[in-house]
Amino acid sequence: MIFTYMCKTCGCSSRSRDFGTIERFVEPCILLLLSKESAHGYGLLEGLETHCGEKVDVGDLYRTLRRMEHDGWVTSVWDKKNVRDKRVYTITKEGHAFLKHAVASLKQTDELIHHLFSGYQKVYPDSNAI
Amino acid sequence: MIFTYMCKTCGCSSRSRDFGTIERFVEPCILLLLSKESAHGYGLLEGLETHCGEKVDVGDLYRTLRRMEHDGWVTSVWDKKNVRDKRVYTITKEGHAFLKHAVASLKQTDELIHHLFSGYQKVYPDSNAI
DNA sequence: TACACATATATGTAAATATCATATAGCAAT
DNA sequence: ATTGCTATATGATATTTACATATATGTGTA
Repeated sequence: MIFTYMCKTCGCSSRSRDFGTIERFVEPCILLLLSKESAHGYGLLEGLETHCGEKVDVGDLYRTLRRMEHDGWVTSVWDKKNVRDKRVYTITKEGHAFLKHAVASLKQTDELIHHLFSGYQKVYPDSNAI
Repeated sequence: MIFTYMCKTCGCSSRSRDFGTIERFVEPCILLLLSKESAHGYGLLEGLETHCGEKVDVGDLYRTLRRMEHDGWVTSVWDKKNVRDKRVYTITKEGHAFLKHAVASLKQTDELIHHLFSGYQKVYPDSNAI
């Protein structure tokens, strides 16, 4: 997410990323999609855009998949039966376990967000932000 | 948040941060606390721990406050009337506006998290993760 | 035919953020 | 004395993200 705020002091826009960005949120999204069916990197793009609320950087996606393979959450094989070669990823037992862990972790995050919301509503009862 | 997963391939634990970490979540928390009353950095620690779900790095807090002052969201003055000197921060008009923006942004994040949850429950209806 | 565009994977580089350690200094309690 | 708390701050490093670029093939179209 891109944040376009220009700072009052010097007019810079160096702080480019928006609030609400969850670090490596794309990873549980990938694991959830692969829980339904194995897929190759490019084929995940559309589903990830839905889950992440915006386009996912393609280069970042491929690097993430390799990292996840290194960590043992997915495995990959080359599929050469198609028009173009595809590296097809499959979720592992460890990947399932990690997805469960990530969901539980996000549950805690969700509670922190809602705690902020309730605090905000107390201070600004007339706000339409939420 | 610290994530202690050891990777299957090489046993490393290089990916240390847990899922669910929201980038710069501490900033709207600071602004909410300053909406109630002006405060100095060290005095914010306790309230921030509640809002962030864990201890906030003190060094990070001071750097964040300076950054927020540079961006015009808070102002600070030295309070020398006490036993120890304190730099007391006050939220600005721009800080109020930014907090509102951050809350609206987190509302979208909240929706993405819940979208993941509902997808997860479809694939794993018997899971106790959520 | 030439060109743009989509599919498919991947790397290079820079910026922003988070983490951990360290520095300074006064005060209180043991 | 020295340990611990209050209070502010910087240095160094690791991690993540964003944007650009590279490569190669297929598909549509002017």
